[in-house]
Order: sequence, then structure tokens, then C-alpha cells
Amino acid sequence: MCGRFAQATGDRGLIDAFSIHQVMASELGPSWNVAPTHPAYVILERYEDAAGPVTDATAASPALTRQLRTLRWGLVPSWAKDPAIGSRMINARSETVTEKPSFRTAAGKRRCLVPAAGYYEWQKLGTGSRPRKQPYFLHGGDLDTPPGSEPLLAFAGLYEAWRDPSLPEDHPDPWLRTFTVLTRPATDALGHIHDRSPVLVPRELHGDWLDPDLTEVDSLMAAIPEPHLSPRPVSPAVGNVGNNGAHLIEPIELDGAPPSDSSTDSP
DNA sequence: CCAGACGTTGTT
DNA sequence: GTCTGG
DNA sequence: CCAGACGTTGTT
DNA sequence: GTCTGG
Repeated sequence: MCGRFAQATGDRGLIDAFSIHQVMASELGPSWNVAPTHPAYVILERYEDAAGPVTDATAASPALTRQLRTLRWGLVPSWAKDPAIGSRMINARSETVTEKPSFRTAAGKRRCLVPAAGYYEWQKLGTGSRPRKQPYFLHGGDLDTPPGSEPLLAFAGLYEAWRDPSLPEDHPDPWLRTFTVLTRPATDALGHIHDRSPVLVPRELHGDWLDPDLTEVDSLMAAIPEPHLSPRPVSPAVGNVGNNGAHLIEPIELDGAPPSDSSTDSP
């Protein structure tokens, strides 16, 4: 699963890391608590008219352009009547994404990458009527990686554009652009915390994943290896979407256990 | 034909 | 938009 | 994902 | 319990 993540790398760093051609993003500060409906940076590839504004009469052929954009988390399908549906479209199962009406069009030609330092998951602990929820920060480093030095991850995502009918005909940009994060069954190593994990696209597959002309999504998906991630117990403060800051990914001591992972939960 | 759904997670 | 259920 | 609301009438 | 908002 992936219902909360950290995106701490700024536009400059992302331009370098993902070979961005064009920045079409509103600037975002770093966030260690990106929640559904929040804006986040994504990388996508589109055909852009190379032609200049008015004066260029010779229509240049459109060029495939890798862009950095700021999209809202929670995919709103183009046919949606109410954009609130996006809150429940934050993830898409990779196993069924090419079949589901809400996702399959985007899966074919609107794939994107979502850069992240890591993501959070909550482990349910305790037997009583008041089970505690312990959040973990999952990242691409090892157990000794200092907070803030985690390697940059790239979630597999899909994006859509929804025309907001409440905006006037002549509105300069009446489109709400949104994205979702694909999930897959978690490996055994992570399965004891949660049974789903985001799909992580390795660097050598970034080009294929973003290419809107590659429509063989299932073979693309099959080429993506299992993620290798480390869990780090963190403060429950991340639960409140109003909290933010680098302290949210700092390790904490678990009661009666060292800050490595262990299955201290109940049956 | 029209009407209504279209999703994931986790929990039991 | 497109599919399913009635 | 978690946190927080979940309602109406009428009055200040 | 379940839905909405973030």
C-alpha cells in the first residue's frame, strides 16, 4: 500500500535525477507528509508542439518531452462528476490496472513516475480494544542509512486530466491534473508490516515506463523487479496530515525493542 | 433500452 | 467514456 | 494512509 | 460504523 509518502528532493535535484527537459510545475517545498489530495511532483512524457506561439506558420512536428509537473494525488477519471472520487483513487492495483475502467486508459498512455524519499505504513499493534498503530518509514537505504540520505525512489504512477465544469469556457487552464500510485503484493521481507507495496521503477526502466507509445503495459510491469526497502519506526506524529518536517522520518525507539524491525504484534 | 457504477485498503 | 445489471 | 465528522432550526 | 477531507 502507499497512502502517505515523503518527497524531499527539490525541482533542481529532480531535473538532474530524471533528465527533465521541461519544467511545467508550480514550485513545491519539500514535504515529509504528502497525503491524498496534496500536490506533488511527478515526471511524465508528452508530445509538445515545438512550434512557437502565433507567428510560426510552419507547424513543427511535436516532440516527445520529459516534463516535471505538479499534480494532485488521487486520480480523478475524465468522466467523473465529482472530483472528490480522487480521494479513493490514490492507489491502483498493478494486477488489474489494465482492466479497470478508472485506470486502463491512463495505464496505456499516461504513465508517470513519482519521486519519493520513501513512504509510510502503519502496523497495527496490541490486543485490546484500543490497538495502537505504529508508523514505519520505508526507504531504499539500509538500516544504518542516516535520515535524509535515502536514495531517491520512483513510484510507478498514472495521471489524468479532469475538466472542471465549474470553470468558465475561457478559463486559461480549467484542467485538474491528478495521479495515482500503483501497488503490488509485498515481498515476505515487508509483508510482516503490510501485504502491499508500491511499484518501484528502477532507473533503467524509467524511459520505457514513461514512453506513451509503449502500450504493452503488462510486459512492462513484468520487467519490474521486487523492491528492496528497509523499515524505520517513526513517530506517530506523521498520522496527522497537518504535521510536517524532516523529524517525521527520524527513527524512534520502540517500547521494549531496538529500532530494528521485529514482529512484536499479536496474532 | 436506461441507470448506475467505475476503487483500494484492511478487518473479520 | 464504457461496461454491467436490470 | 489517518483524523475527524457524522445535523437542523433558529438565534446571537 | 462509515464517509469525507487532507
